[in-house]
Amino acid sequence: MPQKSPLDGASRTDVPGPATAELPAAAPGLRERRRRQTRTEISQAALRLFQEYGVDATTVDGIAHAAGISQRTFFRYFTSKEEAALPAHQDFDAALEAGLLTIDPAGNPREELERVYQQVMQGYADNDAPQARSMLLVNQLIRKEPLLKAALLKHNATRTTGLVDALTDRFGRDGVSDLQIRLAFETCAAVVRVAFEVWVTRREAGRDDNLPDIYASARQLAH
Amino acid sequence: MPQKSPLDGASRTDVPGPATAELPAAAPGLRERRRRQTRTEISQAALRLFQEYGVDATTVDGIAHAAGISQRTFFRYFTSKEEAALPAHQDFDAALEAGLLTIDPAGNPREELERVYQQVMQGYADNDAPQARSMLLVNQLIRKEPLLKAALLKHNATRTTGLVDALTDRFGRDGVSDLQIRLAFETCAAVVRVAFEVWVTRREAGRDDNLPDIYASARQLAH
DNA sequence: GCCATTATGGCAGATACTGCCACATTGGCA
DNA sequence: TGCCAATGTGGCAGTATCTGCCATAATGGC
Repeated sequence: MPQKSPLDGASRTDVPGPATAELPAAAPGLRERRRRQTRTEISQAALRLFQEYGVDATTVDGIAHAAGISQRTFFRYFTSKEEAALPAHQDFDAALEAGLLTIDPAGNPREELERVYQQVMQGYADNDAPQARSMLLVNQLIRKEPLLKAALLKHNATRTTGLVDALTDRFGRDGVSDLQIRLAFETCAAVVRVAFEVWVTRREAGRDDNLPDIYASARQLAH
Repeated sequence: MPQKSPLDGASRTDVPGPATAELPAAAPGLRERRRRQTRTEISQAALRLFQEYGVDATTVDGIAHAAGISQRTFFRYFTSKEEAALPAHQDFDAALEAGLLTIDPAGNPREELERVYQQVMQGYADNDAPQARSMLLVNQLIRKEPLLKAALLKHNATRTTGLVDALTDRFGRDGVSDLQIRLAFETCAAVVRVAFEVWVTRREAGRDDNLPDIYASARQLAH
């Protein structure tokens, strides 16, 4: 409940100069850079171990040791071992939130959301780019590991609540109900989820389909 | 992987007489009745404690004690404390599976699925019937408890895999792709999820809207 | 170079969950 | 009716997750 809305944009518009530098987005800073580096090191260790031994057989102690930190420190970076495997999705979410800021409140919610998603998907068009490779790798893992899938769903559910509230404010006008917003969001998210699954399946089958195209056709099929 | 498909119906068509009686669905039997009773007693205890103290503050030991069993026995009935709160959804799932058996393989997947869901929803039309009351109560709890929401999503995700496979077999013909099935299922499920949420919200606000109507309008909005 | 802030690690403790074994209960069958 | 195999139950030990607390070390501003 006490979380701030993820779409108010304050974290990006505030603090033009260094100022108090409470938020890392504006001024990276040395400390923050180290922190991010540690975070990615943990994630890489986690992904490697998950791939090699499976999620069940991998312990937090093992991940922490592989990343060169203590267990206690691990839990200061991630709330669970599953979370450590989802940095690609956090990047995706960040891009999504940035895109949602460009939404036209006078437009049709469903169409606007689909436009934003399509735009974010473009960032994964090149299957050989690091962004796409990371995302593909994690999703392959998720496909085989119910625990990771559950963690992702939980992650999404948590975020969805805030996003729906923010969107409701943004679209706050007559003729657009809460039901409509929620519905648009959930159905869009469902199509995206399926697009990701199909992308992974086809890539594993050796095809070089790209994500934006799959999403586009899925979106069309859904109508 | 080694789970049997939930839609092959063998558990219902097999064993006309008592025979070996491996499955409880056909012949309830005394032992099975006791088992079910214990199961519902555990669930009721769990729901009561969750309501009163919250999910976090409720321990498995507490639930087990309230239900008059040991912790060890609890874990023979449910895999986690959150699972114990979802008997209403398991009933819903059972009704859904029964409905899916009536699907016309020659029909349109999306339309067939929506028909089945609509039919299952009818079982919750009377807000005062015990079925609807239980479902409403649990969903109120889920609304406030992220842990329960996560557990439900996990539960659904687990089931979805099997159902999609079964439906793919059933619709196995040219012109119906795996993508189409998966998409139909996910989008239908999304609409259902929203319908439940809206139902709970409106009932809590004092309105006496009923579930099938909400679902029908949500379905219409989604198109 | 000093000091407030912050990151880290170690430890204890609560809880979740599982495997194993002993015992009790049950239901079928001679 | 009484025996036997199958099944349910409880206790116990052990592992893993996750958190609070405190001492210590590193950092960055002044």
